[in-house]
Amino acid sequence: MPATPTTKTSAGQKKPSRKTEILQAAADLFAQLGFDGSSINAIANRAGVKKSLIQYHFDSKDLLWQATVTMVWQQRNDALPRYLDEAFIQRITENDQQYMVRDLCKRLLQFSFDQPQWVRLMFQEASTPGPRLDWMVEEFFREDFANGKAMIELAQERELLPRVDAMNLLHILSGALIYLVNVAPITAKVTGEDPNSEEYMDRHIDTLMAILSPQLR
Amino acid sequence: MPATPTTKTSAGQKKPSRKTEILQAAADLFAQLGFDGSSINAIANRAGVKKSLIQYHFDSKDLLWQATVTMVWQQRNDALPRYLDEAFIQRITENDQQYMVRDLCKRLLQFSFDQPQWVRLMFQEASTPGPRLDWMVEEFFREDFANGKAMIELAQERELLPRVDAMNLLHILSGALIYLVNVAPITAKVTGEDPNSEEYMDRHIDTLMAILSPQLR
DNA sequence: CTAAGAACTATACGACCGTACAGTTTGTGT
DNA sequence: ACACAAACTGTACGGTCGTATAGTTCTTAG
Repeated sequence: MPATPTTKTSAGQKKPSRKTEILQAAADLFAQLGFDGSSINAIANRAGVKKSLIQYHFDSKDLLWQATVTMVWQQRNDALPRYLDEAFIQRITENDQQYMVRDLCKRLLQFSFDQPQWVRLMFQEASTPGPRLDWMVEEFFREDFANGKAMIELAQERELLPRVDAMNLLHILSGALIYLVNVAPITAKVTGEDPNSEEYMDRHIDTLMAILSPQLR
Repeated sequence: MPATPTTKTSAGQKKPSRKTEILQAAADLFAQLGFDGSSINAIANRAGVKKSLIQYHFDSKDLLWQATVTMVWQQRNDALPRYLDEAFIQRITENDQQYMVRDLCKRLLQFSFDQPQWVRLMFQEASTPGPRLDWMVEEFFREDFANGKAMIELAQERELLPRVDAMNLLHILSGALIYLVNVAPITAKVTGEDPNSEEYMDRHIDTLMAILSPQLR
């Protein structure tokens, strides 16, 4: 099997293979409408493909969903370090701790808004117990929780975050950031503002920092 | 039409009417599996009722969903003051601001866990743009946002919360509390702990307070 | 007791769901 | 040019979805 699922026409990898196009369409729909709300036919239409082809590539809807989640999580894991590494470069040159944490939080928030598929896809299933959640937990969440906790503890050792229970703090920060993405459609409708704007995000982070910051001095 | 949808056998309101039993079953399923994941048949089975009866009482699945959401939101609006009033009584007798805010947060968290249906039902649709979300926004969220913001601002006037943007703070606090309920199934699986336990909630609140508190002194 | 309306049920229908499977096209190595 | 496999399509099937509608049982007022 080819490692790069793209048509290798000419030199550069030009357009993605039909298989990845299906996965992308599936990610869009699963993230927006959930597993039950997304029919194979709808996914096929969005990908410009017959639904038989989806079955050919992925055998069943469950396996398509697993492949989709795997891809989105992989994209997320690929992208996340880029966001954090940039913050880490800042961290070396500038030495203002206050600014560092703010930058980190903003990058995480920016990341959440840049990868809404990940946030939505996860939360579509996260709050619904069942075999799909079980699969995600064993496949991704368990490791991710450990990584997140380790990151918090590292920040705590460097006096960047208050020394409270790392897991609870992880949930509070995750909640404060991800919740914003999750209710963004509502906020947009109610307030008329677009939460996915540079200005709104800056204000949100400023507020979060105003809460976090006194602890650090 | 009767105001109290219960069979008025004898004096006290004994068992609920079939209509409310259907609504309760619908709330359970909609909250757990979402709109698309819950079939009328499944709801009927859970309520011990034929699906024709659901159609008789509610005409269509959409109207059943609206009636369900209305009921759950009403239950929530009925219950919420009880939680907050108790905190308000505490607020008068004891005068330690630190404790007051902690108590308030804990009551809100306890409330979220006591009424998981509300949290889940809202978030099943909250992140999915569409006619159902539009309906909820106009029917409930717009007013609720205003109330929440007013509550934050009141607390700010009393120096109970830091004076930052009220709407952002509302989102951060809501996120920190509701997120915990939303990912509780995951947390339970990953850590082996039950987030819906007195001990876990206390730790979570302690962490939140440790972040919020320095601001108040 | 009885008529009338409310509450509840049985049955059917078209649409769409996910899946199975045979058939066709396209690409590739020789 | 040929063979063969991979990629892709057409079609059909059983099942469940939400809904429509006629029929039955229960409640209750007169």
